[in-house]
Amino acid sequence: MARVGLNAERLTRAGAELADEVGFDKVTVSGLARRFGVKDASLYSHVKNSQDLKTRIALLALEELADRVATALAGRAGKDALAAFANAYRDYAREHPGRYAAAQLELDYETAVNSAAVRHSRMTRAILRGYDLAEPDETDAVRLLGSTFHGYVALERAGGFQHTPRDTEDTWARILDALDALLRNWPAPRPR
Amino acid sequence: MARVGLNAERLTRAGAELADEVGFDKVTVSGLARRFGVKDASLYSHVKNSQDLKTRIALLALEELADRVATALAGRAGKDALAAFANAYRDYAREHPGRYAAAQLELDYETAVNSAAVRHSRMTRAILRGYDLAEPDETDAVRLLGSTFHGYVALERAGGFQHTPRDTEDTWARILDALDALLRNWPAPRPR
DNA sequence: TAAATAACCTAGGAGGGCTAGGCAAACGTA
DNA sequence: TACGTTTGCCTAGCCCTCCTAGGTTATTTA
Repeated sequence: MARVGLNAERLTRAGAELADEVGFDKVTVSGLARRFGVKDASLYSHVKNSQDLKTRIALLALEELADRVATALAGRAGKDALAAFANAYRDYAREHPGRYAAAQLELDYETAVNSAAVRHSRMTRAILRGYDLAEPDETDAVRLLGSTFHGYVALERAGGFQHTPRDTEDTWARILDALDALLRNWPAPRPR
Repeated sequence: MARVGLNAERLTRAGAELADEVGFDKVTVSGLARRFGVKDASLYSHVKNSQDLKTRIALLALEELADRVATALAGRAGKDALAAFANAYRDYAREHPGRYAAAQLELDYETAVNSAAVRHSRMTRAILRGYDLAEPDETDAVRLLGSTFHGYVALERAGGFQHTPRDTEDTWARILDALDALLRNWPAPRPR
């Protein structure tokens, strides 16, 4: 029987493509096997199970996204860095919706710590170099940025902004302006 | 045969409970049938299919959440309203993780327009009464708040903040301060 | 070139989604 | 109160996905 030459990496890549086409939650072992013209049982020599496959796709997505962000961020600071980061993030989510969904998969601690997720938080923190914030404000700001970017992308993709005519591109630009302004004037604790 | 007295509403409620216990994505028609001591085929007289069941749970969650927010918002304005809204939202997500996940289900346009989702956007807009923002800034601010709240809850639940010791409760409070400050000093377009 | 390894296979069980058609409980009505 | 109608839940059965056990054959290596 002609051997296709499967291995965990090829399966992961193909799984990621499949995710972008049909949605991450609809990625299935049998679907992937079908794509390679192979019986589904054959995949189990390369991936432990369905969960394992999905985790691998998630890790791939995290790596890719981190690479993009790193490139976008290189040599930038302040608002430039903020916008570069945010746009890299959002563009990736739009180009690769399935992979982006995969990147949101809950990983167990061990896996997460050894993933590109740590690069992500380091890079988010790097943005803030330009706006001198002392701890714990920096951590709070990191969390705010992460939340807002992720939330925006999620809501935009889910069509949550569709009932208002305002162009989401314009909103995005203004939100970046607003976040920049906020980081430059981060309020002191307990303002009132 | 003893009749259990199933109907779409009871199924939806039980489905919501099930979602909170095992996760929204693990809600299954057969699991729900098991919970009622009934064969799974029996449920199909009350709900069209698995997708329909999930949509009903989503709509229920949206209603409940909207009710909570409405109550929390009553009689408040400015930062009080902002905090009340945000906390109602976050508390619901923590108490009912499955329902909250359900509320994020992508609904088709028709369904969404007739759901409590419209109350949600109206209420978000209501918060902003206290901070006079003219359009399109108001829409942008609505989107920012929605994104940030949703993103924060999602990341917190996914454990995305765990690798930093900072208490997420404190961060949350400071983010509300920050958003309040931002809304009171919304930057003019194209600041630089 | 024979042995070892690895790639892919068949067979089959468990469980979820869903349809068709049956029977009996509950209800409406005479 | 008996009689037909409705409808709630059933059995049977099909398809799909996940996954395991164990077999066969291509490829590598000694």
